[in-house]
Amino acid sequence: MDRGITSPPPKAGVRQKLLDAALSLIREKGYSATSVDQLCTQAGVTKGAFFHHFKSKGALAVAAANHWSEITGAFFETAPYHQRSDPLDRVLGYLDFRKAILKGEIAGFTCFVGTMVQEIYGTNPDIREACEASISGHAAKVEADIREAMKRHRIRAPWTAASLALHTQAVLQGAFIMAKAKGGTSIAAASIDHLHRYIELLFQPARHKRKESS
Amino acid sequence: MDRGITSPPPKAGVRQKLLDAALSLIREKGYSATSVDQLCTQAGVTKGAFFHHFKSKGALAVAAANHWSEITGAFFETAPYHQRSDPLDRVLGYLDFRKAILKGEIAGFTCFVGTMVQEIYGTNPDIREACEASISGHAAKVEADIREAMKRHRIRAPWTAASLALHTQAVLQGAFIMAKAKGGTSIAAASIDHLHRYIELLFQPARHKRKESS
DNA sequence: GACAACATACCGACCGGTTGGTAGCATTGA
DNA sequence: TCAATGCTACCAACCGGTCGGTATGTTGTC
Repeated sequence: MDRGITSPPPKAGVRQKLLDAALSLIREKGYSATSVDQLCTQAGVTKGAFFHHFKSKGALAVAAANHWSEITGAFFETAPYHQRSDPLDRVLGYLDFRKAILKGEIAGFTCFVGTMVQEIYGTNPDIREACEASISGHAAKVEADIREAMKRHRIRAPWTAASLALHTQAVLQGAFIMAKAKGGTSIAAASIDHLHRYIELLFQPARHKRKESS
Repeated sequence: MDRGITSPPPKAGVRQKLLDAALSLIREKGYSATSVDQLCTQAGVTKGAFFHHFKSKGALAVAAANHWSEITGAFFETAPYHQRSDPLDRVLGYLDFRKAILKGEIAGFTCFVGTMVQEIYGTNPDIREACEASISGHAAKVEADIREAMKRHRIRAPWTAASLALHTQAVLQGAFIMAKAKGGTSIAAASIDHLHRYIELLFQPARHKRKESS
């Protein structure tokens, strides 16, 4: 029994494969339109295995939302903008990074939990909560840099670091919808540019105090 | 035959009732999760009548997207902000109005086409196109005021009126997602505030030239 | 031989869509 | 004038197929 902890990955991970299948399929077609059979086929797993690991389709969705938090957390942690010393540069670098990511298939850069929460917010509280936690968790990391930037640049403002961080997420989610509607990324990129410009404007007076370059 | 044209609406409109049912149900539960039977029940119509008026569920969705354009067009046209003489005031008034609308049930203020396009962008090109047309059509009205405001206030900028108009729609769509995820409207309202502040900042230098009041 | 980790076969409910049919009205020709 | 005809609008019953989920069997490991 104790050894189970030290030797848990006996195979390539059926659970993991279902989680990955959920991410890709639900990002492509949405939650309701994705069937359990499709998830099993994509994962190369039988239905019996599915319900052995997850007690329902909704339980997989909750697990997938948490899985998404871990994946994106690790992904953004390795991004280059984290190494900048000025926290404002990190925030702006974060936006540049998010803009640079808008490449290839739409389902390749859109937000899994943002897509899912639209469909299930009124019918599946557990999934909604997991999506909310994922978005808020990611926003909290942006918020930390914003808060530090406000302190560093001595910004006193009618807005809070928390609300600005959540605003960045709202803009990104909205940009994804525009990309889906337009069938292209150019409008989404332009929207991120606007957000970038907004944050520059918010911090502009303080910036001019510190550096004389425009 | 000619009389047929002058007397086509003989009843209370089965088609209209199905359109309305589509708007409310799909905004609540999404496109895939809404069944044809549910649409018929809500509209008080039989399934045979459904497929008499619409050749498929998708065809209803396309018609509903166009219906949505008409409804929202008429709704915003009667809004008070249109009477302001300064086009910039109209743009900012538009945002105030959109913020003021965030009341009651979530499905009561969210965007029908924005919700739907997320689910079907990859699987149903016709619906996607109708959604895109609806969003772009609405954005075009905002764009007209922005363009006029740029001219009036002699703004020369690296951004275009079109991109800013689409950005407003992106922020609104994102705000709706945040409302759905959080289960409340406060973050959505804060996001609209940020957008409001952004546009004020963009037009600030010109404003100060024209009026001395802050 | 106990137990986890699957696989297979299957369930009733529900899916989007089709069917044959009819009620009611407009058009037509004798 | 009015039966014959044709057409739209609509209905209830039903279609094959798919849905999420379950019951039971098999297999490998301790």
